[in-house]
Amino acid sequence: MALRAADPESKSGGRDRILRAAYELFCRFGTRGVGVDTVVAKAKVAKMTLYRHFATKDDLILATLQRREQLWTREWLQDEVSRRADTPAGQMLAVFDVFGEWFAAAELEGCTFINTMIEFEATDHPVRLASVQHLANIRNFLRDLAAAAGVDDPDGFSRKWHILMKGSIISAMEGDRLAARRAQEIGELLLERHAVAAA
Amino acid sequence: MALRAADPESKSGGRDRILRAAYELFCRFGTRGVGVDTVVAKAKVAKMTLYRHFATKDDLILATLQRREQLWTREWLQDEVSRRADTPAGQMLAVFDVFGEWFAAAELEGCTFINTMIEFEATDHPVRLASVQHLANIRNFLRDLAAAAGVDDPDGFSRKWHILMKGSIISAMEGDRLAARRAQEIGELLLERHAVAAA
DNA sequence: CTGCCACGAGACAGGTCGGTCACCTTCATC
DNA sequence: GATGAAGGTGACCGACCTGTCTCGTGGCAG
Repeated sequence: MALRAADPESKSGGRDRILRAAYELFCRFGTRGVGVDTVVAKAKVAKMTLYRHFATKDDLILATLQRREQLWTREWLQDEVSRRADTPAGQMLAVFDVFGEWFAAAELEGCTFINTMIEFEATDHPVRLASVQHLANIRNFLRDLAAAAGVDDPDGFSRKWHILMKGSIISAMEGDRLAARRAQEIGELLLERHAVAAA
Repeated sequence: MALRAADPESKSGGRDRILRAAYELFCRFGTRGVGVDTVVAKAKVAKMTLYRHFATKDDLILATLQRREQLWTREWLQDEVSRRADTPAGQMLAVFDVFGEWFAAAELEGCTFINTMIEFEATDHPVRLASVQHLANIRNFLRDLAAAAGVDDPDGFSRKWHILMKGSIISAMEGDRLAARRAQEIGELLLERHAVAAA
């Protein structure tokens, strides 16, 4: 059997190029706004190569959502937050420092998980279910931070924090460049009220 | 000239039936998810009748957004809020009582203005600009309430309140039935901190 | 050299999209 | 009854969609 096929982590493999192209396009223009032809054109790949690696477009979308969690949730948000603060409460507040720099970017693509959830209105659609799960994974990260910060109800607290994050993202998409700072001020109030020791 | 054409407010006129059908379909399934054929089928109207009243589908979308502001923002949200509380601060908090009943509904269509803004990624698209404006109109309502409640910075306060509203709507779409109550608790904190007298 | 297979290029199928057109019925007015 | 406009009917257009299929080619294994 061919060596390249036996190596699923092949860097310049067709699957990876397709996934990278789809990720950029879907995050920026939405999944409904981008056709598979556009994806294969950007990936410089034959259409059949795409369908050899992904059964349907929905499968490709699910893969891009996983890539988004890897690149955005973990390697960007969580890593940046960990780098910027030591205490759990300080890391929760740092979320909005990171958001502040994100919102300052010229074109804000928004939260891919929210965007995709809204694009698929059927509540039992696999893509929508996956988007909801990826959002829940972000919330779990917040819940662990809240627990470490010593709040009474980490789950409830993380859900409130997530409301601030999602609301500020929508506001930033509307054009409010200060949305992150506003959400952070609310977060400070929340911590002040519920945490033993704020940052 | 014909009488019916001279009466733009004709109740059972074709334009109104089309607009009602488009409103229900677009709010529930999004604008990209519904074709004009589906609209004319639901309105029981000929396709040419639609294009005699609306130049393009985008024009129809703009009209449905205005209808949404009339029915949702004004006749539902603002009227319900006014009915439930007397003080400005109490009315701001009542927003989340109304949301709580809304979120309990079986199928939550979400905020049409947010959904439509996300559907049109081009920041200068007329439909996106209209969605952003309709969101700003909601915020202006909040700003007036905040000013009446005697907060220092009504504009900034209303933007924070709007973050809570939008974040709670997204959370409710994910399935959190208690999202309204969570946002309300945060709102109580905000009022406690910034308003002279809470409800 | 020969066979194999991943891949590229591109046509193709079947459907839906937004939007247009020609033709016909209905109905109020003169 | 004649006239004229509004609206219904259904065909139609070009563009785009997802997904399939064929054919050609290049590189690697035996």
